[in-house]
Amino acid sequence: MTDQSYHHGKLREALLARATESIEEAGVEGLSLRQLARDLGVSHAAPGKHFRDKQALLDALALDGFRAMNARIIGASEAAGDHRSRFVRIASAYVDFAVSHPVLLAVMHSTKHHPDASDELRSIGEDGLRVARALIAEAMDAGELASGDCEMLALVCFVSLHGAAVLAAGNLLDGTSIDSLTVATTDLLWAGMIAGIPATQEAPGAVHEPLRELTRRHES
Amino acid sequence: MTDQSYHHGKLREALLARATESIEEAGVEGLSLRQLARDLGVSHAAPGKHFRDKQALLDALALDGFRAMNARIIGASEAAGDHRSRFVRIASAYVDFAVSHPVLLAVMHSTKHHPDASDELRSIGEDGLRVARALIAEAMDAGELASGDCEMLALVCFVSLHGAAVLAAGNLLDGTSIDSLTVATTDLLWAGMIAGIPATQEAPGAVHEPLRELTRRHES
DNA sequence: CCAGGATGTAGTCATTGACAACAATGTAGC
DNA sequence: GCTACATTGTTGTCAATGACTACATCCTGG
Repeated sequence: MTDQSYHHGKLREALLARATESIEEAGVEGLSLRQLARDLGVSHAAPGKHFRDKQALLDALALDGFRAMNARIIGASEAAGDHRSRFVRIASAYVDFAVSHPVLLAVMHSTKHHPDASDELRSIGEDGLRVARALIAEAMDAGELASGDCEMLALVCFVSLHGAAVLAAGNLLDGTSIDSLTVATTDLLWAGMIAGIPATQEAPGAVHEPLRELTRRHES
Repeated sequence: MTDQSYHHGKLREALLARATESIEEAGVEGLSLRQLARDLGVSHAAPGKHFRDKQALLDALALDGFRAMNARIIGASEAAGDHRSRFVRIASAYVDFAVSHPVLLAVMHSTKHHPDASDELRSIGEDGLRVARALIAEAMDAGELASGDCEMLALVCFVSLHGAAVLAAGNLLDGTSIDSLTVATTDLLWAGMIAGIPATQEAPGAVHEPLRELTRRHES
């Protein structure tokens, strides 16, 4: 190999790979461009040639993360089986990814929420939602689910599974196995969609207080 | 006022209050102990007397955040109304808090997930779950909901609402109002709990592949 | 063969978190 | 009153970091 030549050759890929390892080991806070460079045996400024700044690297990590996650979700959605089992399988794929790469998942979300995230990032972050919508629409057409606002139902499912994934990633479920939580969640959601939503009475409306107690609390 | 005396007097409270503002303005990354000190007109090392390091300050922020959030959730759970509307109100309280303090919420969770989080932090982070469980058990006893694993159902509801809160905080719901999502989520969950879960068939089991494509992807 | 872009290097700067030594303040016990 | 002492804040310092600039090396195409 000519790996010791002046040019690393695949520095960008190596940086991403090493960064992926690093964040899961030491968290995002522990990620240092200079340390990354040292790990790979290049100068401290070399990463700058591939990523304008640290955020740019995180953006790239997030993008890769979404690609990998979406691939699994889409793969799960295309597996054989009835609607319900495919639904569960999609959920498992999502949760599984979250558990395997908790820190990456956090980076993915915080990056997507960043005000100046790329359009690609914003879009790819919602593929999961699209998959859920397609499956629900299909099951609804087949008469398996009560008719309803397909778009909104998909969003609710996505949101719920997202919550399960995040909490699973955080290892926040003492005593409850992640798999059984996933099953319980999909079961409850599916049961709700079979039954349909009785009355769409308007919400009492969140109070939307200015909520100053958070800062005022420190005065007494 | 003797505010210009040698001792600030309430530096700890002032630091927390200013930090609370700062993170919502500039994110956690933008939080600097030295900048905080400058904002408050104290020396750069003064914060160190109250918080051993930056993480200690974040821990305190998270603790305060949970306290404020739990107070609202508990308040909502104690409001008058039938079980269902109280359920919706609890959800609204949670989501409302998330929308008002998105960055703080992220800090709260990442801090709680930190391996050496205090016991108090871990415990207080699950008060929301306790409230949900109490309400569901009550409604179930009243015969309003189908009987089932009360503990697990509460967890599922908590997880789902958490997901809604997180995504709402991230402003991730283009086109969908947060309030309507909250209503739709609580509706679906409630409908599912009324109907009950038909068959508790075992999950197909997540595949749990070693998932190396995330790093291998960079080789082709 | 050489012109120029891509990639990596060396050097530098301000900022940051953390620490240590010291000073001012308040307080408890005598 | 007065002195020991813990608390709280200050100044000084250090290594590490992200970001920038100028420069070196390599590769490719004309």
